[in-house]
Amino acid sequence: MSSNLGITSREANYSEWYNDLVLKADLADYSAVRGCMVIKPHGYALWELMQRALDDMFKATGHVNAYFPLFIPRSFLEREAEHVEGFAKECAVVTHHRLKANPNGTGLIPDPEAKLEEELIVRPTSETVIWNTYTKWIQSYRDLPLLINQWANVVRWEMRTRLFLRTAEFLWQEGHTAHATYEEAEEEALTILNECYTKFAEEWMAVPVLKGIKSKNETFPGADHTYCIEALTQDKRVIQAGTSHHLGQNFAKAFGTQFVDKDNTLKYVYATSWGVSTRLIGTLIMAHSDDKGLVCPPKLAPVQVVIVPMGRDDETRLRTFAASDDLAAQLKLKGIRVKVDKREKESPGFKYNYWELRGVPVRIEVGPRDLDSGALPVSRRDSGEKAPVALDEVVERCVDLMVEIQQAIYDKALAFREACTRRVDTWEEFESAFAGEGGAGLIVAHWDGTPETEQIIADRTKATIRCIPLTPLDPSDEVPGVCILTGKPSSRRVVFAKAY
RNA sequence: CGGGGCGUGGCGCAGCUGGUAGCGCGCGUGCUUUGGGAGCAUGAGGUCGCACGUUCGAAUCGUGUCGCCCCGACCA
Repeated sequence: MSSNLGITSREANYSEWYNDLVLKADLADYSAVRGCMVIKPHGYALWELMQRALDDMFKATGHVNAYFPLFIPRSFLEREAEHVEGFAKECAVVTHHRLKANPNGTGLIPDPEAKLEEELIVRPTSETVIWNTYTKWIQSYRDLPLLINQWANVVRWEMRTRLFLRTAEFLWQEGHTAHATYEEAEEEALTILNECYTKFAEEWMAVPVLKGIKSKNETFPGADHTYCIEALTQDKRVIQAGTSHHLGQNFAKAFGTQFVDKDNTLKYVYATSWGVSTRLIGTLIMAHSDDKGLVCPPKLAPVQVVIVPMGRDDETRLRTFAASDDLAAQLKLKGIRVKVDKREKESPGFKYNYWELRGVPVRIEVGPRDLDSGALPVSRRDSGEKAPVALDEVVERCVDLMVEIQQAIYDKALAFREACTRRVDTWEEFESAFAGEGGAGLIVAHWDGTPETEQIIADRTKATIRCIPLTPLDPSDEVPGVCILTGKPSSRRVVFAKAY
């Protein structure tokens, strides 16, 4: 067969493997606009399943959805100093509201008469429009807490983009909450981190994540502090998979959001914001997939079981198709997303590869021989294992496999992360760990706590502090020591890695 | 923005010592096939990113320009 089948192996070129996979598994495609992608139906189905699970978690923790506008007046972004600093250099700006025919006869130009008084910024994140609105909504402690989420697209004009991991436009959810006290806001930020993001990553995506707090250098512009979940990729780098920010009173003060408390005094509210994006899809790919294509956790697989009926003549096909449809109907009753691939032109071998590339967790073959023998070959995408299962046990087996595979890929990812985690105590060892091109896994080391030291380390090794874990990876990590670079006192170890 | 690469049927590529395009995959049709990316036959489909220039003649040479991808700096 010709060589354009299949995808580049991870070993040959990890980056190419990733791009090949995204394109050939039909998850996304490049678009006419630099840095923007088209999310194809299979990729979007995955996103919809992610959205549904996350949305349920947000609702279960007391949040409601709303929608705020795409455009932000320039002056809004100017309100919060750090926020401007953080986002100004990557904003798309709308300057006109009308086009007209170019006087020279070629195409269209912005109509000079239709220039906006104040430019509109395509939201890179919505804190500012939302806080402008919240100021109107919040008068009394009785209006608090305000717990709102929105599903939206945002635009950040990144210099360099990658499918799903960093696109100029991306889809996400952003929660924005307002509280009467610091403690309540803190509890909210942690609830999202623990009850929503960590649970989603680990229980749905089957990706073990590090929960932690960001160093000052990595804190969200405008936040008091930032919590995060960080995931390891197969090339031993780390991806920030989600963030939950305690914004303190920064935005309330910038937008004048005050309320009258029970004691009849005027106070500024405390705020949080939190988000996860389509980057989660990239995270999921990098965590589990292999050289045959996508490996999707059953809970998020758009198709969980694919049935491939065989048959070289109409009579046989009638039989295998009927058996397949019957089996599919039974699986659907169990809530399993199932697809019967009845395409007649494609060979069974082609179909196996096709669905493996797209990450379907379980495949069942239905051929005349199997029907005669009363057992169907059932294959697992994650391990490649294939074993015959008695006809009347297939449905039950599939139900079990959904759970088994979900757990197996989580366990595998966790074992990999543990194998890639080590503690380093000397600068020489630290520097050599990060030497070279690739990732180096998680290096757990002491740091003197200053942004200056973190910056020097980053400049020398390209490694940054991914987080200060909320719970130590090992109890010994909380034993004081000395900074890997400066030798100054350190209260605890933090996690260094090269990041995506 | 710096470095590298690439723009030729839908996709991947060849042609580039100038003579107005060719291969594989895919696609249509027919027959034979279907248990790890089926075979044969037949057919459709491009004027070679764009502009200017050199020339009798440009995919091919020259100048310019636009775009995309990869690697860095920056970022979720």
